[in-house]
Order: sequence, then structure tokens, then C-alpha cells
Amino acid sequence: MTTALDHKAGAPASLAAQVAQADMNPCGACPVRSLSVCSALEAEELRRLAEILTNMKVDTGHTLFSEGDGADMLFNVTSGTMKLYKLLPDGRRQITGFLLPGDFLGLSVNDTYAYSAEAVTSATLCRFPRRRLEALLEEYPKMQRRLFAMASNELAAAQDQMLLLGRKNAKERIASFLLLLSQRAVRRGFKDNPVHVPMSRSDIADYLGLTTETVSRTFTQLKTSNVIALLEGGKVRINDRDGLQDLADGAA
Amino acid sequence: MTTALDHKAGAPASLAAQVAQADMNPCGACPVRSLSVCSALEAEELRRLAEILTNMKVDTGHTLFSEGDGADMLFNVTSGTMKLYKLLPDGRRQITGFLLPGDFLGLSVNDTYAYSAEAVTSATLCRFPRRRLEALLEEYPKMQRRLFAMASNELAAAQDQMLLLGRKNAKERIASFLLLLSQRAVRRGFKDNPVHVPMSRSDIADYLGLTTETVSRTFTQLKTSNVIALLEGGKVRINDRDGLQDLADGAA
DNA sequence: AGGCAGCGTTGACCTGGATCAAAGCGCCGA
DNA sequence: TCGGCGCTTTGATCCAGGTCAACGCTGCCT
Repeated sequence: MTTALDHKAGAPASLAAQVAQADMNPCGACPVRSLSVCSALEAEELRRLAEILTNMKVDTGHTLFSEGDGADMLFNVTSGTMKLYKLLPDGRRQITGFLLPGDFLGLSVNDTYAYSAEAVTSATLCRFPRRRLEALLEEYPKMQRRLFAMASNELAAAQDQMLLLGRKNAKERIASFLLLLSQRAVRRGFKDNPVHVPMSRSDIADYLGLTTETVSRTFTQLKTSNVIALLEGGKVRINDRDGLQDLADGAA
Repeated sequence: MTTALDHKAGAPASLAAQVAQADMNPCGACPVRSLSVCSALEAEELRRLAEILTNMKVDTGHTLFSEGDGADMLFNVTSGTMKLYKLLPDGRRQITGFLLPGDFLGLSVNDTYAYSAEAVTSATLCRFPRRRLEALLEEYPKMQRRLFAMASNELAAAQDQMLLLGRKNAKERIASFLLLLSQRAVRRGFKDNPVHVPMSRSDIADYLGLTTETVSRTFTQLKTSNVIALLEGGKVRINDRDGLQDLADGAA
């Protein structure tokens, strides 16, 4: 079992220093300001955020929280990859999303999490007490609006995923998945081509509503038809992006 | 083809009269204040909303907007049922949700709708110009917060639906669907038992990621095993709610 | 009244992906 | 260095749900 290593975000003095630079993100090492809940805010707002956050680190496989737990914390991923999932009583699992640096997690409708969150790779996050963040939101409507925009984006992504799960075949699902990862890499400022795929076949399967065997076979098919190449280290090179896009759209 | 019948919401005088009663909802006949974007607001806020809204009516089958259209309007359903869907180029369709009175639609990330909206039954809506509503949101953070809460709810529903589409079998999907309709009826103040199912088999199929034939057969199975009874007028009586719940959870 | 178009149901058959099984292939710890 | 465990791949077989087809019902339109 892995454990979470919590620690308060630096000493107060160092915090103040951080915030003195207006373009510093209080979420520590978060390299993706444009996606973070913390981005596009005023220095004053950042300072207030910094006051209530705690930086933490989780190892691969660590469960951050489980469906049904009391939802008193919100998180922002600052490095690594997390997965969110829901389970059926018999163990069937659906991964509802993979979270990259800048992504936010922990929103809940009532007072319990509606899904579980687990680290795909070792990851760092910053953690906000729900109550205190909500209080800040009241004070700074701009933060509220930013959070709303993020939720809207997630909703749009969820709808794409419903189309995928309800109507696409295995090849189309894998193609869509690879393009999604590629696009997200670009948005995070990395090059889009050898796509880094940090998750296991089993995670991919549970995200796409398939089995590991089908995921594996489909990767092999795409490799055989030279649309992609499987590189070492969990990297996938896209040889024929247009072909992959046509597949993903169901146009092929 | 059906057409939308737009008309300004009453005369200014009548509007003022409406708003004078603080617990009147500016969205005309909307009977479900607790779910509406308009609910739980101050008289002042309601008055401002009433100023910018237009009530409208759409007939069964009418397309309110299509995926890719410029998203300059937001809507709130006041009566009837709407469906949201996405299409693949070859015509495969995924319905991402059914909207009942009080539900909000038209949120978009960039400036175009990410899905199409069509009337399942004839329906009435109130329509807000996006720009003007956004301006109001700036002014009234409480409205913003309310909208955020609604988006969070939709997100949770979308995650449930992903679990359904990715991991449940046909019987479990139909069971989940019936219980969902039943619960929503309760929340809207109707009795939960003979559930009203206003949508066609084809709509149900495209919502659940099945075919009409499978939907029909599964209804028949549930009827045969006396879990439900199919009544006339698109009503379904739930005879064994616990049994249905076990099915929906995949516990049976 | 008749005809016809769309929906729902049912039957027969087919197939994509699940399931079951077994073999490679790191990677880590002793 | 070796052994073993977990992940991935590949093969063989199965089956839930898709596809194709036919028919009944209902409600329009003429």
C-alpha cells in the first residue's frame, strides 16, 4: 500500500514570497496555469488561496478518496495523472476520466464524493478545505466563474464520452482515446506526437468500456495497419493522424 | 415540419405585476421552481431576468438548435420534455440527456453548441440572450452559484450515465432508466409509480446505447417477470421496485 | 372508408467483442 | 543470476445484443 505524504505548503514566509510575484501559482509546481483553478486570478486572490491550500503527494495506485466518502476536500492536480471511477457492486468499473496537471477534482453535489479518485502515476496535488474554498468563492466571483467554466468543459467532455461509450466500436474508441491524449498534451504545452500513455491496458479498457484483451488487440490492429507505432515507455507514435481522426469520427 | 412560436413574455405591465409577487417565477408557467435557474432568487433578480427572457413554444420533433450552431441563446424548460443528442457522421446518435421542466440547456464552452436539442413532446421554454444573461450573472453571484450547482448535478448524472453505457447490460440499463424517470417525477412533485415515459423506443435506445429491438424485448422480459407492467399512454407501472433497483445496480 | 407511413413487437440469424486459456515479457527482490 | 509475479499479447470459443425481416397497430391524409 502506498501512503499520502501531506505537508503544509512551505513556510509562511516562503509563501508570501511566492505570492509577491503576481504570476506565481500558489499550487506549487503546477506548470499549467491556463488550466488550473488558480490561474487568471489576481495576486490578492492567489494569496488567499495559498493560505488555505496544502500541497501533497500520492504514489501510484494510492486512493485519494472513495465514492461515498465525506467530501470535505477539493483538489487540483499539479503533477502526474489521476483517474476517477465508479464501481458496480460486482466489481465492474467505469473510469469516468483521467486528470492531468491543472485539472480539478472533488466537486460533489451532496456532501459525499460521487466517485473514487486514484493515482495512475505518482502525483502531486494541492488540497483545499471545501468550506474555506466555498467561502473564498463567495468573496471572489471571478473564481466562481472560473470553476463554472471548468465544470462546463468537463460536461462537454462527458457528453463526448457518452457518444463514444454508447455508439462507437472498439477501433473508434481507441482512435478517439489516442487523439484525446494527443490534444491534451498539446494544450499542456508538450509536443503532440509521440503521445505518452501512462495508464495500463486495464485502465484504458475501463475508460473505454472494453476489456484489456480488446484494447490490446485493437492497438495491434492499428499498429499492423501502420496508423500508429507502439514505442517503448508507454509512448505511441501517430503515423497517420488523419486516418486516426477519420476512425475516431466513425467516418472510416 | 414544426415551427417555434416566439412571443415576448406578456406586456411590460403584466410582467411588472408578475414580479410584484416575490414568489412568482418569471419563466411563465414553470411549475418547478426548485429546479429552475430562476428559483431561489430575490425579487430584484427575478425582475432583471424577466426583462431579458422570451417565452417560446416548440412542437414535438422541433429542433431547437443543432450541434455547431452559434450559441447565443440559453434556455430553461418550463413544460414538456426535450432531448439533447450528438451525432456521428454516419447518423449514429447518442442522446446525452432528457430535459424536464426546470432544466437548463444551452451551456457551451466556445461559442457553438456542442449538441443538438429537440422537443420530445411539445414544450415551452424561456430563452435568454447569452450575453445579457452573462452580464446578469456578473452582477448577481448568487445566480452564478445556482448555475454552477446545476452544472455539477448534470456532471454527476453524466458520470452515472457513463457507468451505464460502459458497463451495464441491457436489462440493467432499462431498469436504471425507469428508476431515473421515477425519481425525477418525484422530485418534480408527481407520484412515482405509474411512470410516464413520453419518449419513443428509438429515443430510449439512443439514450441507453441499445437498439429499439433490444429495448422492446427487454421491456417485454421485465413485463413477463412481473417487475413492471406496460400501461397505455406511455405509462409504466413498477411492480417490484426493489427488484428493479437490484437490477439497475447490477446486484441481481 | 381505404391506404399508407411510422412505431412497436417478435422471430431468425449473425457478429463484434467478451470470455477463457495460455504463453511471452519485463521488472523486482532475494 | 534466478525465479516469480503482474502485465500484455495472442489464440479459441462463446454469447448478448445487433441486424434483417415480417407483421400488427394506430393515426393521418385523402
